[in-house]
Amino acid sequence: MPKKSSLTRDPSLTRQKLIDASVGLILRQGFNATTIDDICSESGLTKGGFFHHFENKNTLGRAVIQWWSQMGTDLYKKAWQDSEEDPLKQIHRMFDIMISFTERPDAPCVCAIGMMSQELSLTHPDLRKDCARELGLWTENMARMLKAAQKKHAPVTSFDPIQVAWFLNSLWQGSMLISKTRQKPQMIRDNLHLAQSYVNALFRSP
Amino acid sequence: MPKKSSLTRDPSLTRQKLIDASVGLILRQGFNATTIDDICSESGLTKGGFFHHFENKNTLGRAVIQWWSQMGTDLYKKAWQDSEEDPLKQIHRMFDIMISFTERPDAPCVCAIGMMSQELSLTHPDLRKDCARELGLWTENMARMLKAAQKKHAPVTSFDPIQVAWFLNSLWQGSMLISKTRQKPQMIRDNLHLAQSYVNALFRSP
Amino acid sequence: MPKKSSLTRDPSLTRQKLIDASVGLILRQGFNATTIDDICSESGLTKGGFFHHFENKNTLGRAVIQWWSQMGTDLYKKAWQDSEEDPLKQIHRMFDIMISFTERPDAPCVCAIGMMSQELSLTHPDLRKDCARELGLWTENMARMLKAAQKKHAPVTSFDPIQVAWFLNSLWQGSMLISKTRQKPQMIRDNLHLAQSYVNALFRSP
Amino acid sequence: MPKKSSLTRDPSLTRQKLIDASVGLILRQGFNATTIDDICSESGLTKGGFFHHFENKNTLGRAVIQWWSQMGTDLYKKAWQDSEEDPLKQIHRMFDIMISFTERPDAPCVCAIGMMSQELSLTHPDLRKDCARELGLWTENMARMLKAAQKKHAPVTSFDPIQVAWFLNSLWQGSMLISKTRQKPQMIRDNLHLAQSYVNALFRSP
DNA sequence: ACGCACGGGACTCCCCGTTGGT
DNA sequence: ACCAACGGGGAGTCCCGTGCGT
Repeated sequence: MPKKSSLTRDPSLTRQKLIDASVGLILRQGFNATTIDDICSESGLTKGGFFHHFENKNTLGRAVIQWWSQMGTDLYKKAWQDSEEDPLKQIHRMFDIMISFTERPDAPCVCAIGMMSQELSLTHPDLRKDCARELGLWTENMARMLKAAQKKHAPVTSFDPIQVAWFLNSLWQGSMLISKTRQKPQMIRDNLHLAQSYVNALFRSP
Repeated sequence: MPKKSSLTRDPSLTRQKLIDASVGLILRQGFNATTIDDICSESGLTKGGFFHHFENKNTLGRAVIQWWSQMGTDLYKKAWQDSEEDPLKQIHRMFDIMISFTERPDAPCVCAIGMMSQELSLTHPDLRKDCARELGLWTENMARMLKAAQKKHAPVTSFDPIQVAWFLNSLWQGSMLISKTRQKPQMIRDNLHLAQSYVNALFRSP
Repeated sequence: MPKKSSLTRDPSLTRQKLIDASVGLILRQGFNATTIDDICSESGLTKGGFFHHFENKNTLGRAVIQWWSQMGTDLYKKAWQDSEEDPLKQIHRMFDIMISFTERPDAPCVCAIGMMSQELSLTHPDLRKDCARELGLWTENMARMLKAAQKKHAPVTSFDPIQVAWFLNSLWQGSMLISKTRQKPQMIRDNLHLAQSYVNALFRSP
Repeated sequence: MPKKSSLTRDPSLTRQKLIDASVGLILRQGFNATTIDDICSESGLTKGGFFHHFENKNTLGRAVIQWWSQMGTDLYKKAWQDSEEDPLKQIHRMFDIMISFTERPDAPCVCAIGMMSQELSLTHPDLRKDCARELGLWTENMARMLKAAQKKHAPVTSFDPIQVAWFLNSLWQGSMLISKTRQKPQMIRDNLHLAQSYVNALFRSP
């Protein structure tokens, strides 16, 4: 049990407060429009404190990407943690998790990495690479399950699991993007259901 | 016949120069990161000129959305202008056009409306509405063709043309988004081909 | 007669106000310690205005060097403007002018270029070059007079006019430097008188 | 005998490390441009450590002046340590030492006290006084030798040893100052040689 | 229709110094 | 004796927008 000092000074907690505040602001208004002042006043720190924890805004951006990806993976992990389960079922668990994101009240279904990829890919090489890596991770996990499902179910339709994984990832990101303009997340759910049928169709004998 | 002054001052042309410059910059670095100074120096004007044509940056944003959508529609229109053609073929023409966007050298396959939707939807209601309208237009066109194809081909698989159109639009936007992090547009093409198969499958008897 | 608009907007005058304020501040506290806010509040402008006239602080520094050198040359010019005069007499006029600098009340005898050379030579190559050029100008003028005096008076003591000019320039700069620590300019005057004797000795037959 | 802890913690050594780092940085970029962070990272300490040894930046400045002067005196002392020697010879030893400063590779011929006098005299009374004292020390030493030489050689030319000492000190400081803008120290050597001739001339019968 | 000068207000980043702990 | 976390307050730069002038 880590001994916490009575002091309100817990560096890793402070750092996390900064990241949390940043994530919230970035999701809403984007990375560029989010100022360090915003972040500080949101997290009750001062700029002096901010720059103790992060060398610059870019570094914060990388930490945000890192953290968002970690958080996502932790949530998605529930889909495949039962390694005995039918991989096709695991995939559907993934969809269920994604659908659940659309059902949280007071939390719009948006993606920090999607936002930062849009804004920063062509101007911030390091952030672009980080986004690419984390998007690739999602894809790899999905591809792994698809491949396992192929092995188990031997579908007649042949497909490349990686391509299909990118297809699903793109759909997911695009759904969240477009949905931001429409305020109601119903379309995302519709898309995910169509995607489920699509995946089912891959494994259904004609 | 409008009398041209001896000067090369053509207001609507100047306005267009501003929009062109803005589009280029927004595609690359986003709306928020694009400053009016950037736009002016890119288009060889001064801020005085800018503010003559646009009330503020927001107004410019709306003009950019408008213009980008118009330009897109003009390009996509070729897909359905031959109203006699099989609507399924028209849909495939749409895909061909989209694929051609990925093949232009020196012009990354990105969407200004996708960018602005991401950045501005939750903070700029007017721009959000504009984006929603223009994204809706694409969807409507696609849905119209899908419905016509349904009528013509009477597929066994039943589907809602509007839902499928949103599905395709989301995939398209998401593909461009993710592809920005990967620098090679191959993934977009793969996705579009999978989408073509998907649409074909909708109309193929099982 | 240049028509002045009734407006208080005279760009070149504003620019000069900025330079004047900068010079005053730099003389007192140095370039590094002089903030743009200082300059603005001293000259009644805002930072927005400042950056309209100068790209950055460095550019201002260059303008200050330029202006200081010009002002100096204008003052020293009186020493040699009568081209008929004995060059040795011209040199003594130079000394008189320098001595007069030590006698101005409320204006300490200091040199902006000396200050900036000290502070910036090893870190700001462009400013270093500018300082070098302007210091060289003073030296050239002095060397020119020395050479002319050599020609006219044919002294037995041989010397290199350029070396002696640098010697005098160094003495002058060093006098002002050290004198800053002593608050009374008497030492500068003593040094200048010694320098006059030194020059005289160069031309006196042994 | 002070007991050394097993740690390599030697307070007075640490203090010296801070001074050394400060001197190096001040010589290069001046006192104002040298930040405490610079000094800490240069000397491998943290700010906590810095403020343990120095109350504030001003206090450090005083220590730097003190240390620089001490170091200088130690070097110059060799000129006059043989008290039996002809004082004129001692003076020439001084010049030799100064010339040797111009010949060290990788160490530009610059003076920390000259730098700090320029930057701080008019704004930091305590530092100004310290600089004045240390500059006075050099002058006193030089004046002492000049006076002794007067006594010994009884020159026809009468002069005030203190005035001449200030003259030489000013020349020395000014040479280093101007030379910073020219990157090659040749001019300093030329000036010192001229100064040697000047001193010789004082003692030579006409 | 467009340019120039400028205001006012951020924005990123830095800098000196303090406080509590080891 | 030394360090890490943080506060408070700029510094330099930029940015949107205005208003006058042509």
